[in-house]
Amino acid sequence: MNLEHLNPNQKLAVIETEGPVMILAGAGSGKTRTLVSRIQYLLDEKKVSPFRILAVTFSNKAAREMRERIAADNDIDFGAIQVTTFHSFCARVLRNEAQYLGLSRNFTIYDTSESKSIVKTILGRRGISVKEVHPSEVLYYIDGLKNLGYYIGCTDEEANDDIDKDDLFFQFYQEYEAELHKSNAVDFGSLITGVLNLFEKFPEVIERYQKRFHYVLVDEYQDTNRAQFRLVRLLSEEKKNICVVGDEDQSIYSWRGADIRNILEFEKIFPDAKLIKLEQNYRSSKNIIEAASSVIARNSQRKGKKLWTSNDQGDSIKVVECPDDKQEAEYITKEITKLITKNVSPKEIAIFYRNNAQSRLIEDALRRSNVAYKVVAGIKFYERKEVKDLLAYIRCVVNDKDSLAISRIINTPTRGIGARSLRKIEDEAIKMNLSLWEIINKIVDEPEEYRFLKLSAKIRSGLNSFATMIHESKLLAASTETPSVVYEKLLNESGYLEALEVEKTYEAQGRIENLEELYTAIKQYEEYEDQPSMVGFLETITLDANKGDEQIEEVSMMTIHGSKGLEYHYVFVVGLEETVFPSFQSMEDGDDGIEEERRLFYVAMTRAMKKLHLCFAQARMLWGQVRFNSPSRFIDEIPEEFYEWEGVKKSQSIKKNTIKDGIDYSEEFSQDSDHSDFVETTYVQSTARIEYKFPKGTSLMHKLYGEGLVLDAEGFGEDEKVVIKFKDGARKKFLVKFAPLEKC
DNA sequence: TCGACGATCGTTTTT
DNA sequence: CGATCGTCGA
Repeated sequence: MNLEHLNPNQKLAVIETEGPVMILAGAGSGKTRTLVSRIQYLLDEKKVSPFRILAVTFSNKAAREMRERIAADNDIDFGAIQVTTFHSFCARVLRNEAQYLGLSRNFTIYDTSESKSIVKTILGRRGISVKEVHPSEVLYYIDGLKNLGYYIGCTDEEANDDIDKDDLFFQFYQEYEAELHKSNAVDFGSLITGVLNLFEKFPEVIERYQKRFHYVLVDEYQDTNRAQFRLVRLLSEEKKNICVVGDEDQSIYSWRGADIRNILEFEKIFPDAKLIKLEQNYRSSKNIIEAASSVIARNSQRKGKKLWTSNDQGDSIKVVECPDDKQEAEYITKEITKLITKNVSPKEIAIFYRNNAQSRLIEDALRRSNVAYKVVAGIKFYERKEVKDLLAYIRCVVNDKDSLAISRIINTPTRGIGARSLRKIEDEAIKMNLSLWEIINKIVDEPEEYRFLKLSAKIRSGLNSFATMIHESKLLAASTETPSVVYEKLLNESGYLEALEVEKTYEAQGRIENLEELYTAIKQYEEYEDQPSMVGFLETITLDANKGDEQIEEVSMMTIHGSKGLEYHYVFVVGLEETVFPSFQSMEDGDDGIEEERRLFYVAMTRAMKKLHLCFAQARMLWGQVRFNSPSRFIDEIPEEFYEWEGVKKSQSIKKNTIKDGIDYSEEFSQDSDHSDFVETTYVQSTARIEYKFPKGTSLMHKLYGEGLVLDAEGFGEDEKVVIKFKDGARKKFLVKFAPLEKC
């Protein structure tokens, strides 16, 4: 096998296959290439069977990329190699060994919102209002326990030491686990702890897995939590061939339980571990690498790497000062348009922001200028109400113990079974120690036995048709029918589609389209998967909700967290202001919080290959108010020789919008900026009355929706928007510029 | 039981 | 500002 394309350290990282190895791979240091070569080396030179290799990563993106690269570089059959995420790997193990933990293999995986519902139920049952105890607080606590690797009956000392079992929250945790178990369900955290439980309590199980996997490889090691650490340590205990790859400077998930100790103490736990550093960067210009290195050097929690590159010096970084958030969006749009006219492919351009909400304004600006873009992992398709509803139907069919799913859709569309009746039925289920599904069937089968519940005839017939439909779908699913066939049946016979069609509103139409898209997604899954199943489909979407097409010529927009592992020629980072980035919350966390934000900034910078733009706004609309924040401290941390400053001047047309309620903010503008010389302080109080094309109260005609009344008007010129109430009661907001409107 | 409306929240990042 | 929650009235 030819290793000539690798540098000396990369080569070392490939051929040191035996014993514990930790590879510290800096940003852009050819990590994936090295890992793929290492696997290839194991197969070709060491004659290891693909069946014996396990490679786990943190994110689906990383797993997918590695799989693709391995497949591209080799002609051997790689089907047997397990390259997956921790969560997918654990889901697979749990399904295979479900009976050990009293689960059945068709268990449901609950996402965060479903976990939250369970917490709400538990709190509600105890009569605690969400105002006294926030469900998310409880969830955070529960997640914390699981990140530590705690499970019911866990005897691990470290995990137990950190837990106060007299805490009220610990009781919530226990009830929560009981509820999950009753529903034959697991959440993200217990995918990991479930497998830990399995491995630690059943020696015959862990032995099987230890015997199978001779080589264990962990990517994105800096993102692993304690539970995951224990998991890989157990797996590799027999052969001791564990190789972890990570970069402590890119550790940005501590809030999710990522534990820096996993890196810092690796050599303590594996005393004979070899340490290999990959420090040559192949991705970015010297300017970018040196600037990023000086920023990250300020962190104290590091092992210490010196990233360097032999690439060209490249363009200066550009720091851009904008008067406000709208003009920041305009600036970016203008620059991107320029790039595209210079024949730069939109695929090579990316916009990063600290939090998802920031994408909105930029999207508006890009759309206005007809720049094609995609928001990566933005408002998630699978989180839309109608999609979740249909998925709940599928979950009922797959796992009838999933009471959460049943209660979600038992009255959607309305079957006359309101909250009160549902409560009655649920209480009866608890009393009889039956699942919701079982009690529903009993009521349907022996209605006279349950007369005391005083359910109306309407409700009983509703229950009846619901139960029949789920029963039939179960039968259909059990026969050889494909998931999409079952989905179609559910869609039509539940009355869900019909209810939307009857609505005849714009929103309903959108929902129908989303349900059609869900159908397409199932079809695609069936094509892609060898043995498609409903369970498999559900798992794919809860563990990997990302869908995206790499081929399309579009500018990418994403959070910085989402950008990890990616690279673009041109990168725009927006919102570099105190309280936005670093975030307000992290600033309250003290040094640790700021160090993590700094790592995040480092990740953002090192995505850029050719040119990096760092933008900030003097004024920004936050929480419904115009705020004035100073430029991010991270800008100051870049040595001056690596960047040049650009001030964007206020444009007349947009200026008016930043004057709220007739108040002129110009004074604060100049006070707050260290570089106010770029800003013309020409703000004048606007005395002219705003002329709307369609003022409040106008009755008008919309080409598609018919007659309506203007409830509200806002915006100026190009930006004028109206809120219209239509005759059928529907309310809709339009941009006057585009909407087919006529006065009448 | 359900829709409409008002009030009141609270907002980081993701498997 | 926008989304969610809760209360009200029909």
